[in-house]
Amino acid sequence: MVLAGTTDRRKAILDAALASFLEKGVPATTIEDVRERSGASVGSIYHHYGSKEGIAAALFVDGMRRYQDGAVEALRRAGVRGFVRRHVQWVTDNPELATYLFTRREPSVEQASRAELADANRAFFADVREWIAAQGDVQPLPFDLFHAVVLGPAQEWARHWLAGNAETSPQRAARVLADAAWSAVRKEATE
Amino acid sequence: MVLAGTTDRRKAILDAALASFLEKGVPATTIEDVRERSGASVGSIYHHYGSKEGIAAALFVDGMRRYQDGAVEALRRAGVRGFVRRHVQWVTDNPELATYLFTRREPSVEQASRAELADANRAFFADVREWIAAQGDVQPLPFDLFHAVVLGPAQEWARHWLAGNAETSPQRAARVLADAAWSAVRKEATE
Amino acid sequence: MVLAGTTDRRKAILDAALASFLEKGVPATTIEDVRERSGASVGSIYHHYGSKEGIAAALFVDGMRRYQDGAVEALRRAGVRGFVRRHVQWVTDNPELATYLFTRREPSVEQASRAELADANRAFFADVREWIAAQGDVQPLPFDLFHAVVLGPAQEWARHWLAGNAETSPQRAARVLADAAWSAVRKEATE
Amino acid sequence: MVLAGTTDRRKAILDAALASFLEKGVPATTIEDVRERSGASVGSIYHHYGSKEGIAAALFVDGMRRYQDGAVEALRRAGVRGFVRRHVQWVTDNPELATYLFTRREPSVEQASRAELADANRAFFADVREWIAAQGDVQPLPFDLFHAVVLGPAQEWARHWLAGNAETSPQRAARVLADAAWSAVRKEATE
DNA sequence: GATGAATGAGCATTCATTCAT
DNA sequence: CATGAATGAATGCTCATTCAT
Repeated sequence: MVLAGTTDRRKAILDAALASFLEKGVPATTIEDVRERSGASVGSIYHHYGSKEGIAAALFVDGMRRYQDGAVEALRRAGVRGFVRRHVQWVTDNPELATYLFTRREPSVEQASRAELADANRAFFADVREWIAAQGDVQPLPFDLFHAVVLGPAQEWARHWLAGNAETSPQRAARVLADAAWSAVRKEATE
Repeated sequence: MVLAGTTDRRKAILDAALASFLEKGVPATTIEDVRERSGASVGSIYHHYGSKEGIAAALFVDGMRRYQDGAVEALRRAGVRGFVRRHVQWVTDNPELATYLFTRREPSVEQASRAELADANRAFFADVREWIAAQGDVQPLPFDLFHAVVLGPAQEWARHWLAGNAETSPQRAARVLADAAWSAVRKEATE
Repeated sequence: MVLAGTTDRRKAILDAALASFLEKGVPATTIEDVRERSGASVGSIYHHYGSKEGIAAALFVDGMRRYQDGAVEALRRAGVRGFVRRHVQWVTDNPELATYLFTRREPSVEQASRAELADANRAFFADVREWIAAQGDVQPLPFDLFHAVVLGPAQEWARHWLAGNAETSPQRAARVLADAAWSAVRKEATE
Repeated sequence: MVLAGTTDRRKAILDAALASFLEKGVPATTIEDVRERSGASVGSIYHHYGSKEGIAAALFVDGMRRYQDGAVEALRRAGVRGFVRRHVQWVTDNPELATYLFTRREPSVEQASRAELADANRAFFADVREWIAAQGDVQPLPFDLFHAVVLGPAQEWARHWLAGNAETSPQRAARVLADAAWSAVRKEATE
């Protein structure tokens, strides 16, 4: 299985990079750090990813795809509350990737990934907007506000949790955060 | 006023550093960048702040103090809704500092500021907890959840707004976000 | 003709290398440059020429042989003037190779080619010296001076022409340069 | 004498660079080579010259200025023959600089120096053209041919001499080369 | 307090070359 | 003969920091 060999090498590089990015940040991570952790040679790292930015971007793109995969589905299947619960679930299931994506996001990395994520993001936003419009019991909020009131609480709590500062269990948090989101967007909930 | 001269120089350095930190990030900002923008010499910068980290920390400490100043007061005076409105207000009034404090927070900078902010943070948290306990109509949520449901939406929206991606005016946003926060923590709103 | 395939491949590599050597210089040319231009794989290039130096030397040796081929003949047939005219002709007929041989000569390349060119050079020098000695109307100058006064003007002009800085046509230049060479070496021409 | 200190440091760097450029060529010379020979730190080298190219260009500009200084004067004072004799003299007096300027000229270095030498070159060319036009006994050759027949022999011989391949003494060479130049440009010498 | 030349460790990246297929 | 992934030594350059003036 030749592909597997390649994939393993590439994966090892991404794993090593993620660990180091979280430990010291992207700019402070050196190629030498990645080499040491991954076991790949410097040349091989460059062969596969072209640059340090290239690794950071590949990680970001891959992570965002994995996050978005299933998010819209959760929204369709279980509404706003399901969307929030799935967010909490994903974050607690993938703490490292979530930290990289949501709490250490570097403008330069985002910039480098923009082109490659453009299509996926467009589709994601469109799906969410479409879902909102199709509901009868959800306020027709603009996307920025919808996103803020629905995922803001979960994001903020996730930051605490990922930093080790949460007092609450993910289970209870998911319930409270889902409630908060739902009460913020359901039609009757606003005075 | 001799002090004023000094203060101006110090302020010029902080301003220059903030601009560059936002433009390229703290690690990518060089002392040379700060020197160029501030007009101060390299030696002078070191005389006043000791290191690049020192500048970043001074900026963070100063910013957090200015943010916390008035926050508890708003909570006491106008409750959860006032707290949220004040947050939106402060962010839109101080977009650069807010970006630095809330959307580009670097672990290393936070770390370097921790000691100096410890007292202020302790006091801030205690004030908030105490306020919650004193209310009759507010759910006794743990601090992490209270913070998440109250400020999460505002924080998330602020990120959009600071990045230039908000569709909504701060005025309307403040109203909706305050509503969301309030409906999430008031006693009757949760099942 | 199986050989032809091989020859074409080898020629493609030399052509690609020459183009790049002229564009960026030998040291700045990478094997990757040659690979891209020639269409040959890295491995194939190494198979045929062993190293970058190997390509540069092969090109130099081949070029010098092609230059010397016919030079002595021109001298014998048409004397000093014919020798100079033939030089100008060859340079304007083979501008790229001439640039590589005469205006971008790298000591390291010359060094690497020395052994292989030793015989040819020895023969060339001997032929010229012998020709001089056999003439009655040519000053018996030492080789260095003979070479300098005969080919110096043509070489210098060729440099201008190859660099695109000549104002004069090759035809007129050939005439004037041949005159200059002849008046410098003929017996009566010196006071 | 503060200036002297700076000048010495700068001069040491140029001297070290020239030695290494001649020994291994500009591209093969490393900053480490220059550091080792000059005694300056890497940072200091960059402080003064900005880049390796910067050193090479400074050397080229400085050298050309020193060469051109006095050349036109020699032409005016002692005509074509004096011009040639002065060339030979300068080359044998400054063998290293002459090698760098005349036999190892790198296109990239020339390019980098072009702007700074533009004025000096313009003036030099204009002076020579003007001198030619003012003479009664000199053929009105275009600049490229004049340059080629006058300096070509001397240049070519200088290459031999600088490479250690000359059989002739500079004194005798100067005489023969000056004769060659003069017989090539004086009015009666051409048919 | 202010200045800016000097330092040198450290880093991203390149590239000639090898070799298993 | 051809291929191209892998290697890792080598290099140009940056930049935080120091310190003599």
